[in-house]
Amino acid sequence: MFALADCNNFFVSCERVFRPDLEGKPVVVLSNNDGCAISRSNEAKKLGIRMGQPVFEFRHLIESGAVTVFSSNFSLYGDMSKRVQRIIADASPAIEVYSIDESFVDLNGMEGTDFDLWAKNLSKTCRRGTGIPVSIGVAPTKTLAKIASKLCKKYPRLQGGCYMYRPEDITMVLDRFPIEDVWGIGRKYSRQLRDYHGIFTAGDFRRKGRQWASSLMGAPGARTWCELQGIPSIEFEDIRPPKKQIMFSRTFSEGIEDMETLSSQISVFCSSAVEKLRRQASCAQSVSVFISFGGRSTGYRQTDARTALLPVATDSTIEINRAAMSLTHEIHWRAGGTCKRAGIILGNIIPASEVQLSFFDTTDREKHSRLMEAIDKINSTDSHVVLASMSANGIRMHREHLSPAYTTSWDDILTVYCK
DNA sequence: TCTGGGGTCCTAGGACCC
DNA sequence: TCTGGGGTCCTAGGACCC
Repeated sequence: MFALADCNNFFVSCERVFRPDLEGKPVVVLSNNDGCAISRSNEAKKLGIRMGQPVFEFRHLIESGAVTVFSSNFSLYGDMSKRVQRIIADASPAIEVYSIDESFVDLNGMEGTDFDLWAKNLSKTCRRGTGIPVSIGVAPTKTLAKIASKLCKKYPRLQGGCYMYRPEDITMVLDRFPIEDVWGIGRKYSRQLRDYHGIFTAGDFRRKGRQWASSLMGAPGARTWCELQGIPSIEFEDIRPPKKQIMFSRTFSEGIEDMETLSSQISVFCSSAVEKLRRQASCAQSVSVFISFGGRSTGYRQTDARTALLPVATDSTIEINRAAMSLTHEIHWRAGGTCKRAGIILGNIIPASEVQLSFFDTTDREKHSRLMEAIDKINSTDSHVVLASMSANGIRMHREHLSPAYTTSWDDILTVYCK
């Protein structure tokens, strides 16, 4: 058996923990730059606010006071997420943290447990320990566990826990479960399944053969089909494999017009991306920089990108930044263009222990790595050591509705502005 | 000169997830 | 005026090899 613990309306729930007066009211958390809705309370959903809906379309609701909005506060959400994870881990043989608001549990070794009670109790413990409502589904496969957890959200009488295992129960649930809500079936395929094959529910899909699913949707489709049959086909990964690609990008609320500001921004992105790289003890062999000009408002958007292969895989901010700076300058600034978004991607990532040194390498890698280690150490406390190319005047994000740093220090918030 | 049949690796693009 | 920011896997097709 597998469990999926899913935090309800996670970002909104985090904000509400510290604003209990907002319980039962329409609340929305906005994306960076306060651009669009990325988390909605049930009451906000009822008002018709959609996921990803641009703010200007429901500004009237904000101004009239019908909806309370928050700018996203990821240091708060990250911290709350860890607290929930710790509680789940304490009650479980093995946990896979799947995303900021979801964790899978492998229940192997807990045979004989009353899983329905286990799930309901764990949900209660999470709520009591963190204030976050959590829905916990238990079923024979990860995909079915996801469905079970969605049932908890729909039916409050399940008290946050749902154990779904009897074949006849599963059949009954799947026959009413919309195909587009199944994990692994996205917008494209669900439309195709509905319009061309008359498949509306998970049950309809399951009644087709495995071969059929495979020919329409390839290997992932076959996997989903098996999972719905109760045959586990998606790996449980309790240790997260290192990332194969690390990206850092931002949309600028006010476009950037000059190369100097842009390159210092990219330098900042670079340093954050490489910090992530070092944290997972990896080195990158390629660096890409991309720049988007124009925007929806100007009616066009064009993205230019350049990639450089590094002679030797590295985790040095200095080396990667140097490559990124020269890529940035290679990109032709579009005449009259305004840069709306930019980013950096580190690719061809390998473990730091597997770096092949080049005979012709002239960089003093030992020195670089000691320097990086020192910088990481200093930056883990409160002061910040940066490269000169990350000039002081950073670009501020629009975060008009930011909540206070309830659980984290102000430095985390300042970091977002300055780095 | 002409031709067969198999295999691997890489990349871009599309689908999905949160 | 105003629309986020990450990721993964799979497949098809091309380049190249013998």
